[in-house]
Amino acid sequence: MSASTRSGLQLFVDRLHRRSSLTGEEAEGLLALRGSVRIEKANVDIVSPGEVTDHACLVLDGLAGRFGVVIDGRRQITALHIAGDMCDLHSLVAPTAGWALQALSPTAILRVPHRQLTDLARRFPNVATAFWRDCSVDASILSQWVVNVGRRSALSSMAHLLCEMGTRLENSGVCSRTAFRFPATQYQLGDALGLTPVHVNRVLQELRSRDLLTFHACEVRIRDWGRLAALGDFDEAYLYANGRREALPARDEPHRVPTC
Amino acid sequence: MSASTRSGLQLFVDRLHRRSSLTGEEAEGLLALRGSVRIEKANVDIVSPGEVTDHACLVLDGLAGRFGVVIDGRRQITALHIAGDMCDLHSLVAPTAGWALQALSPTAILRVPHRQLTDLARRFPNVATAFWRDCSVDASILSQWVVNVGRRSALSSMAHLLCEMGTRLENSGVCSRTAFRFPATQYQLGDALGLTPVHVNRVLQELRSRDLLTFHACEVRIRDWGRLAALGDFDEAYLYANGRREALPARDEPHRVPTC
DNA sequence: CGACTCATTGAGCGAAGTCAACGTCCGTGG
DNA sequence: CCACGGACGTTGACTTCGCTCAATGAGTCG
Repeated sequence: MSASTRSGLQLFVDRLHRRSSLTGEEAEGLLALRGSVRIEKANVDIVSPGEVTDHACLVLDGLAGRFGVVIDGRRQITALHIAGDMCDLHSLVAPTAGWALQALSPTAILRVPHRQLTDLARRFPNVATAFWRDCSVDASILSQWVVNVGRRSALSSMAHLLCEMGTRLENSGVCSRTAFRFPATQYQLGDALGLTPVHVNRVLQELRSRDLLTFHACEVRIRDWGRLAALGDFDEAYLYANGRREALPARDEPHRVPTC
Repeated sequence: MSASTRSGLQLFVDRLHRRSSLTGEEAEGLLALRGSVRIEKANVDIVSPGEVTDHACLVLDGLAGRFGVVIDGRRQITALHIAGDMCDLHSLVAPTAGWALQALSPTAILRVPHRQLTDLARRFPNVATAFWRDCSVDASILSQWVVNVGRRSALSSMAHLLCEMGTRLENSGVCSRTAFRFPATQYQLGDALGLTPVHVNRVLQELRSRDLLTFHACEVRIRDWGRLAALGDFDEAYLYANGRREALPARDEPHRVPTC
């Protein structure tokens, strides 16, 4: 097993562990997952819309995105995935992709056969719940994405996006939220926010001129986190599923009766 | 048990059954769910952001929506739920709500204690998978919502929304996709699409003047489905999770080896 | 060096927002 | 029975944010 596979799986386990308690045995089972690694080029489908997959894609290094397409050729990114994210964990229960998965820059992807994941989920129901919860967090991020695109100004939604990515990267432990590598072009940022690349450029200039951040050669440096977060109306709560919780509580566990 | 509870649960089971095979015993278990029914007023929180719930909300009749809020008070609807939808099934694994749940018009809600659902999910792993898959479909709808809000013109996204709601209502078997009740105000439609109510009004007029539909007193009548779907770039595939599938395939089931 | 991709800048335009007024429907209460 | 109030729908005038089109830098790779 390559070093990058090991560290990628470790990031994935950490990600799950942040939200769900896992036993040592369960964590070991996850770390023992095997698949093939591929370096994916930017802007080429890793998974195409309508494709039925028999594996899930774990990002080892780089940046991947899910793309929705509109008939006239315009694209909308609906999710960005960083190292340690299993992009399409939901493909375990819904293997037909409804969108395209692409790398935004050269990205290492580990393809994990569904078979291994379902085996694990069957052996450890707790892991199945952790998977489901992980999908819930992705859905929660997606919800915020709708708000971002629908109701915030270009300036505010760019601020929000950068705060989100910084926070997610810091949480996964690979860098600081105020200084991170974000290998996306202005064109791709436009696809994420529903803006044209030209306007993305102007928005970034405005953020720079307000001394909020620098963004050059894919390196983001946030100079004033507080003001940027305020501008983006950023509240990181949605990135968590209220901490560690036993998944499906044991039947004999105390459990409050609903008040209604 | 009231008649509306019975028919609401039946709709929910049908919804699950459309995507996941359920045995008779499993379906019976679902139909035996019990909770309290409440008629919720429009525009009042049923679930508030940050609230930790111990029950899930099944829509029996009416229309409910999930609302994200921006600091300046503007709102964005991220999901609409019709009769038979368990709005917050994901609260089973992530009980802290990140958004508000509200009725758009007076709506009957059945509050089902998590306890009953988790018991069922533990007893029948197949049901747990059906739940997870149901959440995946919701996420898929959410993805399209991002595309709709981010990349389509107001006219096109309104067309898309109406096609989606028509199709979902028809699928649940309560009416035709070209003639259905849709109890939302123009203000709420604006919240769903990221538009102002004034512009919603103009968009609806444009759709009417093109002879595509009528929309009066909450009754939608689509006069030319083909042209409306084309205008909205609507492809219903995303509303399904590729039909009926065994959830976590049995360990000894044939399963293709990944090609990579 | 040339080809290519990405970032930047400018000028003009248009879709959607803002503000404000008025119409319509409906329930309520004098 | 009608007057009143409130919520929702409609319309017009004006503004603005972000798009379009087009050209020019800047950086990189073969």
